Amino acid sequence: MGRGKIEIKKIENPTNRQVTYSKRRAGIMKKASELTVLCDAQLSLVTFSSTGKFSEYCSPTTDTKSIYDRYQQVSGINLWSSQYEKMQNTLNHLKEINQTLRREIRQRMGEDLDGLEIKELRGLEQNMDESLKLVRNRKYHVISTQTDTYKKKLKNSQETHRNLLRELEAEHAVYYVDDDPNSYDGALALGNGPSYLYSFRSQPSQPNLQGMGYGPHDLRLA
Amino acid sequence: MGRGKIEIKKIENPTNRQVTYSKRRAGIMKKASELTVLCDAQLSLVTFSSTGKFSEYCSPTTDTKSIYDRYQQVSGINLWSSQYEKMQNTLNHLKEINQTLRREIRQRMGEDLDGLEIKELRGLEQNMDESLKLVRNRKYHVISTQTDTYKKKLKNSQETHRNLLRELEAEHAVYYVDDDPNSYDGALALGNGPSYLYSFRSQPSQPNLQGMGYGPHDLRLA
DNA sequence: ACCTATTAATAACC
DNA sequence: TGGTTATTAATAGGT
Repeated sequence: MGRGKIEIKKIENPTNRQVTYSKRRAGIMKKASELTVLCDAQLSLVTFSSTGKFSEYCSPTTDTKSIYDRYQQVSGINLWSSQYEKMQNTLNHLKEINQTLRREIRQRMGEDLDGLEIKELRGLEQNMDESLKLVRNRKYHVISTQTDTYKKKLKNSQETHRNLLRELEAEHAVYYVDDDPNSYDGALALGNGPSYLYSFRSQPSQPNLQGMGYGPHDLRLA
Repeated sequence: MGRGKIEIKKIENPTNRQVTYSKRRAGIMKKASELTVLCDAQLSLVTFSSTGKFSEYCSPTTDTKSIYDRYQQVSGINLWSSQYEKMQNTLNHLKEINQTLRREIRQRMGEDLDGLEIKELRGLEQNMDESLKLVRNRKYHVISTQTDTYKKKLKNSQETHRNLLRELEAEHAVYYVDDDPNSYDGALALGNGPSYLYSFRSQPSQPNLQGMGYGPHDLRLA
């Protein structure tokens, strides 16, 4: 259709090719639009010219993304399979690691030991034994550090108090004394003696481990 | 173009609509194909009829996926953003969980304890203490079970041996005796006494924990 | 699915 | 690009 018949093969003249591309592209878009209206169809048309210029048509009732979601479902072709599969693999890998980590924790809590050989059990036991020592040491360290801090605070407070009293006494010559440590903040009561270390061991032997973060987790995904 | 002009609006007669859809769809596909050839363009055309029938055209040099990859780059529209983001979130969630699990394991190995309060440390210590007992008990149980099995095996072997000797003696009246237990399989040597339980405790105090599976893991992703 | 009168698209040109 | 027009291509309606 035109001033002459043309052969359907690549137009070598670039200008001509560009002109034809524009006109025919418009033609297709129009046809596409007519098809959606006449026949209530949905379609998506994406074009790239030889120079890389991009244009698209999409039926009014949807968008390109929806068409392609549908395309995937119907055709079975996964348009982003490579990305998707990569992610899926990563996900599965992570899940596996998760399982492994969770199992190790359970075993470190004395559960799920049925599958272990003696060698493994012995390794676990010794590791836990040594680890427990580390945790104990850390606990003692924290306690003594904290106690030292409290002692210093107490000393400071007493010092401050004494100074205040002295000032008061000097300024007003009033005979008022309060040197009872119990009148200070409750936290300072810890500084009463060296036996504080053992006071922690007299706790109930089954503390609320859940709340403390050392019980079974529910971190797995739905 | 046809026996009469038609208005561009939905064809209400379903049969007619279907016929027109088929014909015009073929027309568009042809036009699309011509465009790709004449102008060296790349295009993807996906159509769904009102009845849901799906068809596609794609320029020969590529495939629909490539067109859409390009479409995304050029248009900036992420066609699968919703799915992708959902997966990305799941992935990040899993990574976080793994971090948490890994941290718990490290703490159960006596590392990474600096961030813990006394309360938490005490909880961890007590939990580990109890867990260690569970692991020990399990170990003893496995050892004694295994030893019982060995003992039974030994007993059985000796019985079998005796029977064989007796038969041999009876049949050939030969005076040949071998009752030294050391001539049996080395594994049976475990059945020699009740002190076997402690033989395991005299192992080197730093076993190859890595190889046993209770050392620091490198399970994190790249 | 085929036919064909008629309309629509468009090649060549400006 | 946008417009004009001779010519070809698409197709509506009928079979």
